[in-house]
Amino acid sequence: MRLNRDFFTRKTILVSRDLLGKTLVHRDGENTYKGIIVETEAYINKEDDAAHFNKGLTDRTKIIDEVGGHIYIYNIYGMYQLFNIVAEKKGVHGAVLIRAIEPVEGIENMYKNRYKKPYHNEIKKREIINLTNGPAKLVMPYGITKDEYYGVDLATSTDIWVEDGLDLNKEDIVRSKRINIDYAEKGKDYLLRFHIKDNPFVSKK
DNA sequence: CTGATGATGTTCT
DNA sequence: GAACATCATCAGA
Repeated sequence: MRLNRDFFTRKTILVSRDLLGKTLVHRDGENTYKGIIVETEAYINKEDDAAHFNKGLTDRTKIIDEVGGHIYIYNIYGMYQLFNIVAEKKGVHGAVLIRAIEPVEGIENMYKNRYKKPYHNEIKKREIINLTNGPAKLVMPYGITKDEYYGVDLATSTDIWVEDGLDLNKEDIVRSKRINIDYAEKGKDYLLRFHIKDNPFVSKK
């Protein structure tokens, strides 16, 4: 079942945790892409100096003011785009970074989108893992771009949404520090990263 | 397998 | 002009 507005308007940390095991679906014409979300990070509020919006919103981050469910995509390191989901009620700022996905459907097209070459019979296991095991990687096979999807609403869009996937037990969920935010003096030790235990598509141990 | 390094350009100061 | 929620590639073990 598709996740509705009520799912996304809860507290950012809960949205982040509960997105684990859910399925991100993208329909692009006749192609459908599905994958299980296996790793997320929460970016929360003024106290969290790792969050882009902790000193107020800018043109880049303005969508975070919207009601939970909207997509926040931004450019990083010149060449990559990262996919986030806005959480909380309108006017309350919080977002969840999707850090890794396990492909489920549309893998052949994902492969083409990511590597710019046709899917063939002797795919290395490493190439499949490498499709979606990082925050900048997963947007490429899904065919998601900032220009097309910044600000799109996952609760109402007809070509991108999140639906149920795996039912996880509490012990399947690992909570840890976020990745590559050492610049954040206060936030760097917050336990705001969640991932599925032992899943091969998680970006880092 | 591991760790180091360079690529690359938008955003913010 | 610096910083940056990263990745591909390469050298070494």
